[in-house]
Amino acid sequence: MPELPDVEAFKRYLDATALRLRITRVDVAASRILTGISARALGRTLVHHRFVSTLRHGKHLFARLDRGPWLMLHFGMTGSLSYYKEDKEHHERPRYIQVRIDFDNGHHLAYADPRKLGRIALTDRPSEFIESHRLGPDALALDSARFRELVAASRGAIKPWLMNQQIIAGIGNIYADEILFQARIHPQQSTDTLDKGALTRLFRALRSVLEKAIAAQADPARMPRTFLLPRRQRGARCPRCDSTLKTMASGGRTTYLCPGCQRLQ
DNA sequence: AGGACGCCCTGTTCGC
DNA sequence: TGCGAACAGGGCGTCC
Repeated sequence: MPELPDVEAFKRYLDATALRLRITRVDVAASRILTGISARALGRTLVHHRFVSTLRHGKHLFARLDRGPWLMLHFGMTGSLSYYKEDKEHHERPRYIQVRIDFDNGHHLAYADPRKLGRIALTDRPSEFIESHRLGPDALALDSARFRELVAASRGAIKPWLMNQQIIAGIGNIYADEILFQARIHPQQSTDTLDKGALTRLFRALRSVLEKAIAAQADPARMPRTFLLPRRQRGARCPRCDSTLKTMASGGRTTYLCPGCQRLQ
């Protein structure tokens, strides 16, 4: 699930559950999730310490320890967090736990990821990680002027541009489609052909879509009825004009769009 | 530079 | 109903 709104939901979840708890143990089931650190070294770094704050940049979540480096969490396509307590009555242990952090209150923070495409690492500072991975500014930290500059510096189709994490961090396949739908722009429209009106619609849609998705806790069922997102299925219709939605492939991923509302200019 | 593709993984859905 | 193929909200490396 994890694009910017989903990761923001994970951040708030972690903030509300796992801050300030003393870590007693770290268990790693899939070491391939760990990047640049062994399971043992991760344990040594975390155990006896506490998370004190978090920071999100695009799709990356950083958790600060009371001492030492930050933990970086990236969720791939199927990663998620869940805070739970082992209970004899209701053993609600999540499935596909790859990394489990135990706290001294008996609860656990599980990083679950069935496909194991997510990554966990340590970094001295989020800014260092962001620079070394050449990530662009967080999508919600971007102002209109900077947005226009970035568009002007590029060529090619708008959808892959929106999804390029090195230009803007946080937008993936689903939200790129949603933003373009709300802005009424065709995904293959070239960035250098967007007129002033289109750029204004695009920037506003970028902000409003992400903000509304965060308000909905990234849950499709809670999103506005005008959203395309919950309709990503064959034969679904446009919430605005009732046309049958169209799909097309782009870079190995599926694009949903409304052929009536999103015309190539 | 932009874009397509294969690959990393595995659970779910689709189509014959 | 059954089974293999295709697909799934990410990112990286390679190639043209």
